[in-house]
Amino acid sequence: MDDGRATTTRGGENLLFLTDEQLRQGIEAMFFAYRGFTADPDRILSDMAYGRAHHRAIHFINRAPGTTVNNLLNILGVTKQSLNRVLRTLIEDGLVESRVGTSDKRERHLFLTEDGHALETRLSDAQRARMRTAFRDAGPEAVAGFRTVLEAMMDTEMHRTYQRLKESGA
Amino acid sequence: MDDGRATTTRGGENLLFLTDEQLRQGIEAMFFAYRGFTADPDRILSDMAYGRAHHRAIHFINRAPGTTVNNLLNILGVTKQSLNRVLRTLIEDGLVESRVGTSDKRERHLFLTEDGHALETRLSDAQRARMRTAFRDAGPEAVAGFRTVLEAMMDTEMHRTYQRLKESGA
DNA sequence: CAGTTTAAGTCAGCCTTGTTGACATTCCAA
DNA sequence: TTGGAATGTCAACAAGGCTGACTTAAACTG
Repeated sequence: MDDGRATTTRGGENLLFLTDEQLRQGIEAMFFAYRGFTADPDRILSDMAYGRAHHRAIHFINRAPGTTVNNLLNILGVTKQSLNRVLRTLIEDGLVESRVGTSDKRERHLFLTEDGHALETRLSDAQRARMRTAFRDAGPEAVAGFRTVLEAMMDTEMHRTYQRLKESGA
Repeated sequence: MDDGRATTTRGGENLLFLTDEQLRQGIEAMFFAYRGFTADPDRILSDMAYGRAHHRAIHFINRAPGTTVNNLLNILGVTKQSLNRVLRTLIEDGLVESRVGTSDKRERHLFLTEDGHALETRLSDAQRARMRTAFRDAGPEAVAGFRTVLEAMMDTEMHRTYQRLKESGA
């Protein structure tokens, strides 16, 4: 019953990892890690007239080619006015192509152009490189735990979206 | 040697968790989880004239009372001008107190007032509640993995800052 | 078929939060 | 004691969120 550590519940389950101090460390870890997570693409984008919003749009258009504007809106969780500003510059600059829907002509389907793919690759190579190093240093079990906690942290709506994307790419 | 799964290295170490698809899922998990991570405090703050930047300042002033503006700057990773705007409103509104340094009068030492503490508690209760649920659902081993990966994802400079805070609060 | 709803886009204006540049004050070392 | 470095403040600007009002075109529905 007693595992030799300081605190156990009646059921023998150790809840030391749920102290306020542990939770605060988790919160701060998220804060600092997210900075690292976005640092590399941010650096690349700061040279151009683009920002993180453009990166997100490019990422998910690449992930789900032919997605509609409305669908992208839901994934990104911003207003259409906000997305539209970003999308307009990407289309003007020839990184994204917008095709009128065939079955429903109100819809626009979004695709990366060749240039768009080139930038996507550049950005995601940088971001994946960091993620790969972190994953390798941490090992497969830590990675599994990482993903378990992140999924539990999402809003249910976001979690559904995440799962849908995951299944589409697996 | 062959464990029945698709890919192993010569050393028998399975690197399936490092495929581009796995990395991309990790990237998307970070994106969606961070939204959940900030959602609750954001909701509370949207009713006031404050934003996420105020939350961050309040969090770290609470964490390291008496910290100087310069120190806070390094933790938050923004320019002093940007932080100053946030700090000024917090001071005007009586949530933060700024005391001129005794040994070095150029420095300002920052403290939360009673009202500041009240807001800090409200914000961090909300954020911790989500983190606690996520941690409990995932279990202690997943939490350990979560933190291992996040630490590996930080820039070395950020990692040092994170460790310093962690030790000061343990 | 008329009227309503839906998808997308636009314009205007606001807010938060980042940025740079210029500047005042204070400290310290040559 | 004076010049440079450090600290903090003020002003102005840009990115990227937001709301609200509106248009156009297409699809749906009674």
